[in-house]
Amino acid sequence: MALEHAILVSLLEKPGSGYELARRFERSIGYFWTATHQQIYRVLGRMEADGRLIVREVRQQGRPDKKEYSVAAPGRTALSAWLHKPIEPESLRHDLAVKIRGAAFDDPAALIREVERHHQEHRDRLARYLAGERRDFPGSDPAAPSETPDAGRELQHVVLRGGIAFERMTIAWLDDVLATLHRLRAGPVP
Amino acid sequence: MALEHAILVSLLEKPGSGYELARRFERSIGYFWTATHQQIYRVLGRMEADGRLIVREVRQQGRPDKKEYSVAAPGRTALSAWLHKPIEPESLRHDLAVKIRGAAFDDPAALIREVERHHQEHRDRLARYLAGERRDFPGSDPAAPSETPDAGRELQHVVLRGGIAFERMTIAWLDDVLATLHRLRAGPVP
DNA sequence: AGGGCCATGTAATAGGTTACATGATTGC
DNA sequence: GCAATCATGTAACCTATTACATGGCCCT
Repeated sequence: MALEHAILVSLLEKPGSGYELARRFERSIGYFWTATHQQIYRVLGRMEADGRLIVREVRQQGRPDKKEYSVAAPGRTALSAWLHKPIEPESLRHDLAVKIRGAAFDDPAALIREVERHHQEHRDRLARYLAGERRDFPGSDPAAPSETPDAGRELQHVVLRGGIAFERMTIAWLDDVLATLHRLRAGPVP
Repeated sequence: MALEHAILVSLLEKPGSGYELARRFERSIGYFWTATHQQIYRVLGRMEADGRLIVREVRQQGRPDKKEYSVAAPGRTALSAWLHKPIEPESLRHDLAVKIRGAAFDDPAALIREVERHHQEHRDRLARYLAGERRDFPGSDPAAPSETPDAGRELQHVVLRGGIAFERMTIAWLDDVLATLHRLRAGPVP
């Protein structure tokens, strides 16, 4: 169960409310983990009951009050223990690939629109990630981040580069898929 | 719920038992969907009760008897309906990325071994996929599969190419991660 | 007046993992 | 004799999704 750990990491980077966490899971954390607010609130409640988090009621003006969570000592210990325990390399779960193989038993051409939609969505994500990189990591290309090597920043950046690499790979693959679908439509006609 | 659809696709490609499906999910289907035998048996039972599959008891010699499942008309209809319904582009769930960001609050160098293990596993997977490609799709590189354009084969191949692209991308990213971790270890020493 | 954002949650259901359980055959 | 492969399943638990629910503020 890595949601718990993802929350610990995010709250260590910066304390925040359930709502704020949900937003982070839509943005920065979104390129390696997703979670909805319902799930986040439930897990936050449990983690607080377990003593891994502490809550602070924050009164706000012009906005609803919020509960700001931060990591307690047992939470840090739990994260550390998890970090030192090996995990299994994960496998993909890709619905679209199931559809592509399923198209052999239906009309492959009918899938073109769907694949184009996914293609567009991944291009959008890539654009967002690249914009985020320019914003948060400007001028770190020259391979010499000799200034102040901040471990947290470096690690955030390498994870972001992973998200970018994933989107680029996916876009290239979807190009391949589209070419294949078009070939199948054009091929059996002669 | 794509497991149901993945099972339909796999059984349309070739009827088989729960055990055989579990093996396929470890191999060919494994590069886009995973499932354990427990889950598969449960879903097969439900799908048969719903009339989407038909079972045939097959008596065997030297082996336990098996139940061979194949797709019934309602199953094909259900698959077709799903294929025509848009699905949301998926997001990653990558535990290792959570660990990498978490390492900022622990010892980044301690993660090197773990990342190396994942690196090795992905190289193994890539080797298996490439071997499968050479075995099942020989001589299809020359960009001219003009022979008999079998939609099923073409689609299986493009999905396999996706698995290969994913592993290659992951390996390259893990190289980047390892370089970053080493840099962080070497950097803050002077 | 209506839509969007901030902010929190509950309830029902579906999906997935882990552990337990059995038993025959084949090959070393 | 022991491990691996073939073959099937149950039970308990944990995780995730979907739908429902509320309510104030800000902007157009």
